[in-house]
Amino acid sequence: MICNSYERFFKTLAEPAKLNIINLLSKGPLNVSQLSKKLNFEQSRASHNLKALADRHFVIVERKGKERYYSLDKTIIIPILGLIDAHVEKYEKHYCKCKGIPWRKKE
Amino acid sequence: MICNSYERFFKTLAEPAKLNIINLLSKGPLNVSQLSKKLNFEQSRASHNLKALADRHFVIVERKGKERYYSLDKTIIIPILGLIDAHVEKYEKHYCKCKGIPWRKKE
DNA sequence: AATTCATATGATTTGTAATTCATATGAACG
DNA sequence: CGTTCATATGAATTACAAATCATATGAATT
Repeated sequence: MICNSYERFFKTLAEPAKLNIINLLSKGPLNVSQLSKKLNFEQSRASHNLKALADRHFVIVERKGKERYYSLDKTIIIPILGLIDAHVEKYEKHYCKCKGIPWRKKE
Repeated sequence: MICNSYERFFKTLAEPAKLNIINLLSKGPLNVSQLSKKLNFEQSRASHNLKALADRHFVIVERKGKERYYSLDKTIIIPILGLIDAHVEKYEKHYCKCKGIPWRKKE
């Protein structure tokens, strides 16, 4: 009945592994091995997660020889997280005091 | 490491049941029984889901006698879904042709 | 073309979260 | 104050998605 695009969209982001990948890629593109190493992820775990993110167009793949470099499509992620930041700050700032989210521009 | 506010936020929305509730409440406030009946939800299922939505401040509760009326906090949901609509339309319009999402303003 | 390196894929296992079932709370009303 | 109606809560079950493990693909290199 309801369009399941929303479900797919949210489900893809509702997980620490993928959020950590997004966080890491916000600093620059990486190939699968680099990313696996940095996050201590099994190779296939990284692959599966990256595929899911790519399917929803949250990340972009670029082949370079045997390697595949993944980079963040910031046009969707940044605005979304911005809205959430505002919402969370409005209601949860008293018990969620984490700072230094890299992609969040402090003004 | 990463702030888990995002995870909680997305996880709460990454489910058909809750998205259907949001869709329904976008048309106006309802109490638990009304909502259960409309969505063919077990009473406790509705309760549990509504509680989760209320915990994240996606819905607002108001008591009226024995009943509790839930309404949608549109200030966060509408902009978020707007961003997703744009993203989905950009990349998925060829295979997701659902129309008439009630809260989406067509211009 | 055989080998190695980088990544993807598929099936099974595992972990987690939603639903259900049973029960508790709590307001209204006789 | 006992009963009924509306909702909430907690524990057990169930369902589903992520991680793992084994294997496949595919490009570079000799």
